[in-house]
Amino acid sequence: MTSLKPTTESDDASSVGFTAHDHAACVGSALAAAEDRCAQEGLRFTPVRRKVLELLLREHRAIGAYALLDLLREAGFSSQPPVAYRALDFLSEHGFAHKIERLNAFVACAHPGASHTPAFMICRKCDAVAEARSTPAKGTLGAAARAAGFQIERTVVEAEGVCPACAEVP
Amino acid sequence: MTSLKPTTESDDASSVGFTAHDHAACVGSALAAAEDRCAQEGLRFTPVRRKVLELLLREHRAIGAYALLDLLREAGFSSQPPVAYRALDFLSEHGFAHKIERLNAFVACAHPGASHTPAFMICRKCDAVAEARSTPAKGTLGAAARAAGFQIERTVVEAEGVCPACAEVP
DNA sequence: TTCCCACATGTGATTTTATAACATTTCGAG
DNA sequence: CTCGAAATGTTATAAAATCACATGTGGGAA
Repeated sequence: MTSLKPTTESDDASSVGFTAHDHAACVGSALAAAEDRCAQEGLRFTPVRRKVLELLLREHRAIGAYALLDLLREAGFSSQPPVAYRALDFLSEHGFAHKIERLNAFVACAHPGASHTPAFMICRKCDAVAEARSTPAKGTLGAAARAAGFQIERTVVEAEGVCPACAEVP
Repeated sequence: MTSLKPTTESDDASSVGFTAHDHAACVGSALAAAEDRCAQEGLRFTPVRRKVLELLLREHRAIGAYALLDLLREAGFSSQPPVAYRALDFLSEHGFAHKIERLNAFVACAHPGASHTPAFMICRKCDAVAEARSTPAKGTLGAAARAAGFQIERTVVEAEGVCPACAEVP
């Protein structure tokens, strides 16, 4: 069974990254932005891809591929695993979504369009995920890589812990 | 420690794992160190746990739980998944091994005993894995976490790229 | 010593995550 | 319109991880 914790959309406790916001507008503008960028770059923003991104944006948390499939089914789409994985591949490849390796789950990108190296903060209590930018090449890791002659192509940076909202309610 | 393999690189670059070294000695001393620490801390370094750590050390790269099971079987141990996962849980929990989230695989810890926050460099060509120390709380991520009121408990830092040996042979 | 109990292991089944393989459809360039 | 590449539909299976419960084991308390 996939865990879809209820999304109470009234959590106004705010802090950077975990801030409450006008979620409907956020979803709409992100979709519009994605559509624009796909048009500009000649990418095909097909119905499945759009729906998957929309679902990720709506959830606003890490969601597993199979939970996503359930949502796709509800929305009338085909719901075989490859459908979700292909859409997620497309979205990840073009920076509209990211995989959270620690959770084997996916989130919509919080900085669409920006070329960035994402870092994530994952709340182990509510599964909320905040995306920050990271600069791995500038820190200890970058120094180690240069020392070792290792060429970094991609980084996974994920912090697991407790978000401010959950810290208040033990 | 005398080096069996001639190398132009220093063997003691402990933050760098792509260097050649005396592997038999490395395995032996790591096992001895683990045994010592378990004795000191009242941990039970059972045959399965010891064997799993030995196999990880021998492999000296990321290895999946099921590949490990095959090796366990060859060594005469029971080879049902929980056997491997329980041993890996124990080893991870006490810092003798780490999980590479990006690969769903495991490596022996390169800095046994040291309390540390590991960062990994993963060669996408040869699967070699080097472990470096990281200081995520001090970089961009730490700053973002503090700004957000997020309490970091654990971090995953993994860089994927090309190791020096593979870079030379395209 | 014996009993107990927490911890560790053995084992079969199942769940969760991801991909392979191949047929069919769709879209847009020419 | 036609062709070919890209996308999707579908079945099956691989790969990773956990559950559930029985059994063994080892060290401390009575």
